[in-house]
Amino acid sequence: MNDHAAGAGVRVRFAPSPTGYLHIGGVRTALFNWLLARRHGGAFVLRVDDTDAQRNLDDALEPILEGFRWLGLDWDEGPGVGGARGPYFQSQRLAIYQRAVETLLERGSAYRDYARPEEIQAERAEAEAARRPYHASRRWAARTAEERARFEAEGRTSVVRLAMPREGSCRFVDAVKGEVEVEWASEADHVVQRADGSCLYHLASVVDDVEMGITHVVRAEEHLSNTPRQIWIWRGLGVEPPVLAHLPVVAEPGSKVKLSKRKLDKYLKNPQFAGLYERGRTIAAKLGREAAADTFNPVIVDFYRISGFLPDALLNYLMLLGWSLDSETEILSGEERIAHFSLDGVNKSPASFDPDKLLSFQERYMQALSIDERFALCLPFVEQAGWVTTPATPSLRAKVLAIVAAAGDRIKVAGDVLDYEEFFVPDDSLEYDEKAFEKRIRKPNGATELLRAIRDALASAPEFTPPSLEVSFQSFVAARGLALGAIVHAVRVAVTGKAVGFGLFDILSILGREATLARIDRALALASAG
RNA sequence: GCCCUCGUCGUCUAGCCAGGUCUAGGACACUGCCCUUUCAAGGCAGCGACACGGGUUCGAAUCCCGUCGAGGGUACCA
Repeated sequence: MNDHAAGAGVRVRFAPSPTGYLHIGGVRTALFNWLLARRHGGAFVLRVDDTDAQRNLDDALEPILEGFRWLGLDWDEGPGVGGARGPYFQSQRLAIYQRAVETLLERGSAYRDYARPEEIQAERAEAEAARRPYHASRRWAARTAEERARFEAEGRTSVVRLAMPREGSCRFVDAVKGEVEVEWASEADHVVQRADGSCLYHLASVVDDVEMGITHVVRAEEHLSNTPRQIWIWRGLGVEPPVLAHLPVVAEPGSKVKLSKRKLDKYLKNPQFAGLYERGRTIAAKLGREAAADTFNPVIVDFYRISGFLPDALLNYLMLLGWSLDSETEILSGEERIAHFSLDGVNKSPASFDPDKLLSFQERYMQALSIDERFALCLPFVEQAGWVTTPATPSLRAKVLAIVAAAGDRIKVAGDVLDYEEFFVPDDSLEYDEKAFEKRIRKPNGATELLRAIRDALASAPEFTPPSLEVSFQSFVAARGLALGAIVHAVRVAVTGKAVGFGLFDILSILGREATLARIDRALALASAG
């Protein structure tokens, strides 16, 4: 399948339904579509699948569009931007579907079925009992006006069903799966229009694709089995189907089952997934966001935006979930992703979502940023957490910058900057990690005496810069025949309350002499208090 | 049940179409060591896979058949 030859006429689409959240698997599908459009200079169409009559369409759609904007997946036609093939809301296209239904009926590709639900149910049960596939008996099919009148006189209403062939087979070439062949006889006469006149997904989707001139339908594999009936609709409408590409699903961690936002509890049993989830929850909590469990989790794109992930990292990771360029390329810039993408490279089997691997992409992208860039990403988090004024004053900005610089690789997602709350709390309300305090200050013999001694040394230390502090510490330990480790840990716990963190000299330099001394004093007081 | 699809390290994958260069390569994770003021990061090393069974062939991860396993579909859902 050489889609490179398809040229500039490529038109692809993604049809989100306004549910209020953007699913990670959906993003992967959208990404592949977008990439294909950009690769060929074609158009990426966003079409809103709102046939279910949403009450607050805006509320349900906006988070999804926001997700697309954040990721940089811009659409050429669709909500907000319009386009020549609109409207782009299915709820506004009902008349178009109606015309298509009539065409199908006229051509004999579909028929009116006056069967009552209980009659269908009985037939289906009978077929199942006999272990036969069921596909509508057409006993209540009406092709002529007389038949319709007769059924209607009985008080029956009708739906429109596809008049599927009962012989031969449907063959098509899928750009990912290759040749697929399905016996027509295994296809049921699917309903395309309900008794109330509303149309079903298969019909609406095909009609929209036809009307919007879609050239490549790139969608999840769950639609592969639905393809024959859609091909029947395409042909019934007098057009040949576009290029079809069915992407393997994005699966649960360590499994092949499609990732679903409803199975959070199950995913949390996966340690890696739980770790990612906790990281995000911690950040969201500090930002004061009431993160409801069903909308704030790693299956939903908002999770990453709110936690401070880099869109490029997410995109890069997602692109490699089911696609690869060669045996070793992992990092691809935005331009490279567009330049290299091809349906040829798409895998056939499901790919499970790996939180750790995603995190590793995030780390690599974060490491590639300059300190200033990281600072720009982190500052809004500190502001939103209310730790500094908004906007931050120059001195507070300098402090955040110093923290970001000192933290280095430890800040993996921008929200991780919120791990360093100790730099923003008053000296007298710093909280101590009990275990660390016990281990480093209370328990070791002579620890408090040493701490007192270094406190005095620091009181008269020349200046509070990392290099100078290092000199002070080195001479302090050298004079006592100790290793640096003998004092560093106690001081760290005393001034930050924690056992871990970045370099001690950076910590002290950011805190400054006054806070350092105050905190050591407080720790000493606490230690002697028992 | 029936239909469709898929099956290489725990995970993402390269290799398969055009069989030998594959004692199967890379990445994440994991383990160990080094570095080191803790934690990260980094460096080095290690662990680890062709689902199974037949066949074709001098030779099969690669081609053919079967089995098993997995996923999806089977709605007046999308």
